[in-house]
Amino acid sequence: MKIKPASLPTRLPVATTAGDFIAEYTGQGLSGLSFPRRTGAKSDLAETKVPLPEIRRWHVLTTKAVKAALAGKPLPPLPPLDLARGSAFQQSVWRKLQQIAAGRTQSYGEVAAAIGRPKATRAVGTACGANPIPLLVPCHRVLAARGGLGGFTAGLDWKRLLLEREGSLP
DNA sequence: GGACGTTTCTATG
DNA sequence: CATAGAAACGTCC
Repeated sequence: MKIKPASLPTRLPVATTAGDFIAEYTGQGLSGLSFPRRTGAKSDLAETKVPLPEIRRWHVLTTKAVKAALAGKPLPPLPPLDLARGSAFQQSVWRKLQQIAAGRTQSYGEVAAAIGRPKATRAVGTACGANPIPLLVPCHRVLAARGGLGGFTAGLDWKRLLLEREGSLP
């Protein structure tokens, strides 16, 4: 009987000084990344299956990228991202977010204009919230127009911390 | 229909 | 200038 591990995503911990992130992989690439429950928390991943070689290769890249992001540095090359579960609108937003360099920020309205939907600012906020790969798809670099932070699904403390490390916090 | 990780425009003082 | 109300967008409950 052949092993068929590809149907469900593979989950692997990413150990950092800030705690353990959880990376999630499909056959197409990195499909999700979740923050530690609290700053410094370790993962509760009991099952440590041996992942496919390809995924292990991706995970090395993910780990490096997460550490760079936490340090506020530009991201190294990423593994392929599997964003297929997002709508066309969401994917266009997420793609745009990746073009915001470390140390730069944009408002929800600017992102909306950049994807050709100037009036969809609020929908951009919703799309950011639905981002499956925060941190590496830098939704934390999207702020409210008038100096406000906006929101952050994983907690505003994270958003503040990341922006501070990138030198973007006024 | 209502609510959201918003923005922008229109009144009114 | 400050404040208030309303409209607009995409997604989920």
